[in-house]
Amino acid sequence: MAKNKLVLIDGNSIAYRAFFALPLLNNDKGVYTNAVYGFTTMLLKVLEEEAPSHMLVAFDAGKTTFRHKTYGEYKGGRQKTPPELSEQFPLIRELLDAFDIKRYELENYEADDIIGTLSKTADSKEWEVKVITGDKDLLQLVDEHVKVSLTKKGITDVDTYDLNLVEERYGLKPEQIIDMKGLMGDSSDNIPGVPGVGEKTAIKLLKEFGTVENVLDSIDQVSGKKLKEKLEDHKDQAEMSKKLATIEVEAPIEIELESCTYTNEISAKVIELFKELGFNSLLDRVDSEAAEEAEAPTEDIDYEILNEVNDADFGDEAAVVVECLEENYHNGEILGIGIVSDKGNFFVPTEVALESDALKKWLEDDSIVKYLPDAKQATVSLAWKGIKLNGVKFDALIASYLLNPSDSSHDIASIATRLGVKGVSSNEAVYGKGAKQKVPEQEVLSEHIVRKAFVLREVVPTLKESLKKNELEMLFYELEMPLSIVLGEMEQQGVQVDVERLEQMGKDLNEQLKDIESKIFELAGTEFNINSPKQLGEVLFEKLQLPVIKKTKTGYSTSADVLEKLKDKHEIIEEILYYRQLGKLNSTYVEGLLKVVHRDTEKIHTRFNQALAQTGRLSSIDPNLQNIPIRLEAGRKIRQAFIPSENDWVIFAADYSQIELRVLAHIAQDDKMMEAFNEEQDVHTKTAMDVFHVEKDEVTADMRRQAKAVNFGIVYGISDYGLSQSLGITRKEAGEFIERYLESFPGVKQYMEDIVQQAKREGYVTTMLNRRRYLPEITSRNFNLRSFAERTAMNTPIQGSAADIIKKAMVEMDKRLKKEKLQTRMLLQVHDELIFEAPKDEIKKLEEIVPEVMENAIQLDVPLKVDYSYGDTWYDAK
DNA sequence: TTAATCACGC
DNA sequence: GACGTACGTGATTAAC
Repeated sequence: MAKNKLVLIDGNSIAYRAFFALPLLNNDKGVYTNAVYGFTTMLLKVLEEEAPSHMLVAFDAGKTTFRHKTYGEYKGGRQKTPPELSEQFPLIRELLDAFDIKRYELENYEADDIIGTLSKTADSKEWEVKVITGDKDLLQLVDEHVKVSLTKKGITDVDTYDLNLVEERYGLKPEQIIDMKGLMGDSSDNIPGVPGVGEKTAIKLLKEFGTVENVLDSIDQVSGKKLKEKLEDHKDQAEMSKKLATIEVEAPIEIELESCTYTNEISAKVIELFKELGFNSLLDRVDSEAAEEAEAPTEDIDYEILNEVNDADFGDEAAVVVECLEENYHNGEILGIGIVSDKGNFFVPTEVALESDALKKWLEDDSIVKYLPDAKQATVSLAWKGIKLNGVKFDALIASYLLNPSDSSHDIASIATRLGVKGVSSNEAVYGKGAKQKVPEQEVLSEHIVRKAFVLREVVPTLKESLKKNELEMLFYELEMPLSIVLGEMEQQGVQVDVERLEQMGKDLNEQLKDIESKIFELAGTEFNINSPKQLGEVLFEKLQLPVIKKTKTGYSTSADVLEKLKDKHEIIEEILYYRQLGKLNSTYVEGLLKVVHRDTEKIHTRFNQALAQTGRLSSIDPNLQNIPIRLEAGRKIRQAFIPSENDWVIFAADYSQIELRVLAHIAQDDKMMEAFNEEQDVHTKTAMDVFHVEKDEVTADMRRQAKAVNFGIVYGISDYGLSQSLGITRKEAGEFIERYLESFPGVKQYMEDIVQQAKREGYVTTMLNRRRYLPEITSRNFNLRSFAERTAMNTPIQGSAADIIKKAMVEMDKRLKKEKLQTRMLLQVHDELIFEAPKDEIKKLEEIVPEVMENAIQLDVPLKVDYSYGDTWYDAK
């Protein structure tokens, strides 16, 4: 018979380790599971590597043990177990029961003692024993048959100590570990030891004398006067400390080793529990069948490939997938359409779909309810083919995003995985990624598309229910869904670009760049690649010996703020800054934009990502039209290339003035700030007056600049460090500045405190329209993570509500333009501004309705103010 | 391919 | 007192 192998796990120690090593995650039911998760990964690893025949997990029982009788202060001063961890212990017990692993705790004894007793018993029977713990004390148990695995960092990274390793690391025998503890103590258990004796001294003494008792008997032989005194003074304490550190190996355990058998069979209970806890990634590790299912759906799906569609009888409620070849649906070809309804599962090849009047009619029929995995993508893809998709009642992408914006992906496969629904592979698995990306053979492709629709139809009810539970229905149905249609129209409309003008700018820039380049080479006395921070750093800080202001991970920092500080040290700096400025304009804006201009129409069609930014803002890609230069004149000129798409039209731009600060005034109900806006004062000047305690005419330009920076900081949730950087002051000064600010606006201060408390209590914050952002890290013990979450808690309701407002305005504006039968088209949104193109004879009307709609999108207790302007190009609309 | 650095907007 | 400090997109370089 094979030799018995016993694995003993220090349950409390590993649970603690796991809890602190992993971020405080919770599953979809809001239950914290990080410790359980970490514990489980450790357990799975141990089971796999050790394949034990016997197993037991020991826990500490209750608060006091026999050690407290010896020493009342034992484990004193220890932080209370965080409730987020305590609540996970029952789950860990449940987990062990599911695995059918014996667990044990004993009144008056610690887990250490249970493990010690059992390991000695097993040792005497010549079983092989492995102890898993994070507690070094247990090293005292090591001997010929007993090995101890100590967690290093994380939970699954361990060092396994045998006799040799203990000797190597400490130069001691395992049984001397307790002597070491006796001398040096253990602050985590509040064991005193001998003051002034640390690990080094303790080991030195033990190498010479062997045990605590021998050391104390031979104090006169110890070298060092101070050390002698200390040993003499703390004799009793040293002996007691040793006693405390000694693990009891004869605890009155009522459990037979033989009953701790482990069969290494994963039961259905385990799989059930994993599902319940949301451990989807662990599921396929324990369940090979599940793994296969997850990788490649094994359950067959029946579907019909339609080679013609004469009467589109797909029912009046269907999941529809319009698969697109390219990620950029503006120029991507449609790969096929999947339709799943109570009439069955269908795949319509593109060429059939585009030929079929019946299908077109069905897709355009507003009375047929359609669920989409990404409505904007499908709508725009079809629109390019002359089909106007109607009847979209549910967009899974947006639903998933609203339910938890921080989920990394909201495509249908990811949503399905999160909800534990099987039957669809990821796009990456089907299409590959990067250079290897390709369209698979027809059969694989059609099945994948149909599966997407099938799974979509399955998850819609769950998503709907979750939206309802989280009070997101209004936001979803009334705002985001209608907005997606508006955004799609804006994208497809596109913005006209004056290509010639852009090309001319490019030529000019290239010439200038050449000039500056040669100037820089001359000043540097060498030729190099100015665009390479590495080479530039070498030239500036080695060749030219300029002082190093800041370093990065890889070398010298050459960022603008560093160069700014070196400006008067060398002529070359100014040239480099100018080179950077022009280089950026040329590569990102001139060349970058020219690359994405639609060849036939000379228009640019961006895509707005509606399901990405954590605050609820939109983002814009391919190209990003939300970061076209404006601050510096040279860059601002890029806007001259953005023109109306019709003759005698203008670009009309309208932006909210100080929308975030107005939102803050409203949310915080801060009297002073509301007053500033109600009286239409300049808010930065007003801030300066309050913070510096001066009258209006005493506010200097610099005071206003500083006040503006603080307001900016409040709006973007930056730290005192961030503010110190932007104002060029110390962190301390910045901190005091913020403090003064908050004292000037007590309502704001109160809000900041309240919202952090609320976030801690609820686990999330919300915007005015109930958009949610979860902040699990707000209870982190890591200062950075926690601080960041706190600033996010303060900032997200402000920025997110501002995003709500402009989104609402966009939906209203679209309705209004249609209602008034105007030709004016909304083209872009840049966070707090809307850009239109309009016939000249509609300008008057727009001057009236644009501010009206935008200012009344949502009612606040302060007025919203909109400024507008128009001109022949975007540049001129200033 | 991927990571690091830099820079643009709000 | 540490820690590494608004977000998002995109270009370029350099190491893999």
